Amino acid sequence: MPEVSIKQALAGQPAENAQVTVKGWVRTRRDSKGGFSFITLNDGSCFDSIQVVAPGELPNYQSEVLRLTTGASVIATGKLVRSQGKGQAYEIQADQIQAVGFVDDPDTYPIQPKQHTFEYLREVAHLRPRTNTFGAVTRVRHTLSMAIHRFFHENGFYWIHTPIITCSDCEGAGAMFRVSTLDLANLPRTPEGKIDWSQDFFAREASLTVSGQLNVEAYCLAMSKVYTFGPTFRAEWSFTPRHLAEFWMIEPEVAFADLAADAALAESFLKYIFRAVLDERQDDMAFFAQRIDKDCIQRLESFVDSSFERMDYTDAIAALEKSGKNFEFPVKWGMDLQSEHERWLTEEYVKRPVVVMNYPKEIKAFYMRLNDDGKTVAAMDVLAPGIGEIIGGSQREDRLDVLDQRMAECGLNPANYQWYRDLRRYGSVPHAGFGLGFERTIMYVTGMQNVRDVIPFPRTPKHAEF
RNA sequence: UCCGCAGUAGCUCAAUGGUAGAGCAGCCGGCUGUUAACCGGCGGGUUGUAGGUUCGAGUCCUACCUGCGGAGCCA
Repeated sequence: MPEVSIKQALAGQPAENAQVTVKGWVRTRRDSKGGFSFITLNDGSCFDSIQVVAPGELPNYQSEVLRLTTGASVIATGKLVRSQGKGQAYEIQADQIQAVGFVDDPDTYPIQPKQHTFEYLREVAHLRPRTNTFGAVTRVRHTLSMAIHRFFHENGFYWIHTPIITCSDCEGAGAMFRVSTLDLANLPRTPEGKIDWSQDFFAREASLTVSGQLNVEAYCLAMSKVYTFGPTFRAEWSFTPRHLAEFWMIEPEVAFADLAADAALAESFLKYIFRAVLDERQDDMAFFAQRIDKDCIQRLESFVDSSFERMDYTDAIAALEKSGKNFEFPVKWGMDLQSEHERWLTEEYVKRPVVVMNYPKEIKAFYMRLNDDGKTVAAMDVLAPGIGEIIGGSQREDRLDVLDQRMAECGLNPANYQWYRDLRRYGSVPHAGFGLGFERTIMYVTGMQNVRDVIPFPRTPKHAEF
């Protein structure tokens, strides 16, 4: 007898009137005094649950079926039939219900068939995937992941597994988590009284990565088109709906590419993965549109149908100055664009995604290629309506002398970047790439308002309970 | 780290300084196919913690804890 997912059963597979077995968790049980019960089962395979009709003649009807509560696990076998009721096309007329796991103390089972606050559900992060919202987020997250890998694979990119543990403070970006096996209660000291890292596991200070970019550049300058997609760690002391201490980042890098090619890649990439969600997760997106953010589907559709505007930073500043808007942060050439400025540019000025390019070098990282004007670097931000910055990228500085000069300006010691400098000594080429925060992308797609609700087990300051 | 808002039943929320309540969930009963069903009943509380003001504090004051939002920082 075929064992099917609830997704298959709801689609009438393998066939109407076929004998099938489904396995899942009870969402609700409704009893009819016609002497039978309706059990709604969900197994995560799709948004919808299937209705199992349990007749009172089942041998374990009184002893087990009537004791099933929300959250119990069940294996149900029976005939897949067209439903007499209105809520679903197919249901299962059960001739066998196996109660696999009951809920211990149903009175306090944390997930009830009702609306819970997201704040509460974070406290039961191990059970929240049993809710509609987190099931839908989980499937969308998976679909985006697969689409990302598929896009790069189909376009000749190699997935590079850059290291999680690093010894280089790559961009000087953000506070880092130390990786050490030293005995904290008895730290080895140098004669000067400083901690003697030479006795640590890696014989030097080591940390969790804040970006795979520098490592992936090395593979770019051999494999031509590469990307990383993995976890990243920032020990920043920040409490906001957009920050995590552990998050996932996508960073492609392309050899023989300039900033314009980088922007073109970002555009086709974003459109591809959003198209995939629209095509493959219609059930979940309909839920998000209904319950979370009514505009989320339309936002994606208009995104994939728009051509991105390209705009120089200098022109963006000029437009902002002429906007007549009274911004909280006054606009001036040389400043970094604040969130309010980004939103105005993309939502009101051009009304579609916009790539802002060539920022002042003072507000950007040392590895970005210095433009001929000597004042700006070949950096870009992709701004999208409804969110602001979604991608940041740049053409990298491929000239060793200019790189050294920029590192000096940024107060970095070239001795710490020997292998990175080597890439400019041995067959250097123009290359470019960008970074995309995966969780923020999921927020944009689903309309979810808090980054802690789009990753299974969020890590934030003082929080790593699960 | 700074600023603001909040904390009452398992969950979502009420309660003018004057007897702590409702809905949902749970349990019991009713209802001939229900759709987060419906109807009736029952149990459920150290009002975040510690002090203070007051005849009297869930309510006012102080400190702390926790959560959320904003700023900074960023993805």
